[in-house]
Amino acid sequence: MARRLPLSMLMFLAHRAAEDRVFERLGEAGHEDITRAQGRLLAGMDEGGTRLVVLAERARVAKQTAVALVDKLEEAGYVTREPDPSDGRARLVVLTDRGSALVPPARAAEVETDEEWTRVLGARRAAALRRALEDLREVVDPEWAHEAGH
Amino acid sequence: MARRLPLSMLMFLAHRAAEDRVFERLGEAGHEDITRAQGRLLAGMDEGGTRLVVLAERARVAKQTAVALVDKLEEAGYVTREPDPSDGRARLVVLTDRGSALVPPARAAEVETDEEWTRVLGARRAAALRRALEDLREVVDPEWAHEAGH
DNA sequence: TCAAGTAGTACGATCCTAGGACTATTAAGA
DNA sequence: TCTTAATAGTCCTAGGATCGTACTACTTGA
Repeated sequence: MARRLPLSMLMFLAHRAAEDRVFERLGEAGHEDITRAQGRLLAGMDEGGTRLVVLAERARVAKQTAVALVDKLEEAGYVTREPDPSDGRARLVVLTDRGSALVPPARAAEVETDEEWTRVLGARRAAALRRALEDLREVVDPEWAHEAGH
Repeated sequence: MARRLPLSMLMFLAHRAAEDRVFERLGEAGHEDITRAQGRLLAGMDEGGTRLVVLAERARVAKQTAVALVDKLEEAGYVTREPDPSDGRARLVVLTDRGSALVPPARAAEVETDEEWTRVLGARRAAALRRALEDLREVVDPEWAHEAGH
């Protein structure tokens, strides 16, 4: 008989599986070179470009880590760094065409996972799951209020 | 207005927060030296010792990674490797006394998180959340059936 | 007995991560 | 205005994490 795993461990398993699917679809689309850490950083990008510090915050890594990851992504041709017209200190990390090509397979994987989970739980419980997780966000990600939700 | 984050991202945030608390409590208990990766490996340990391959599976890392992590943990005095009486090839990774001292603070953090989340959701929705996550485990962690639930 | 599979290890390459220190720019206050 | 504090980004450095490939020792099953 299985021991009760903590909720957070169950969430880890689910998150990991969802992420696996994203990278599987990216691989099938010919983007084998993207790593997990790079992907997590990219997941925080807005249309029109995002500052490095913001990417770092969203991915929960230090600035220096974000620098290293953006360096790799830039080398690989997925993003470029452009000046931020509104602030001379800042630069915007922007998706290139090659980078934009990542979005459809990633989104497709997300949709797949969403559908799979809804199939398992049914629409009603899936909706309740989302509400619960969004409510938990209040205690789990207290800074989110400022964000326009990336 | 915030964009709808994928369920898996919400789970990532919650899991990350729960893990943060575990390492915070471990730090307060004088175990600043344990890293995330080491902690995740330890989380997969059974009473009485666990084989390396099993730890690797549970933490979702390659065998070689698990070797490296156990090496560090052994150096730091948290675990030892002992021969497995039932199989001459295998060795059991076992918690030392120092290693066993990690369990109470880690469990305490888990309980804290559980209580916090139950406070936010209420008992009924928290129970529903658990049931949903356990049901998802079927598709998200298909191998779990064999396991006696670590 | 012997072939196939399994547990663990070693080597090596690459990536990830962050502390500390620095420059350039902006913002806020006297 | 001038000055000070805060912020965005970068570099250097060092340690940890991750896994491909290849290997030995042991077990299992035909």
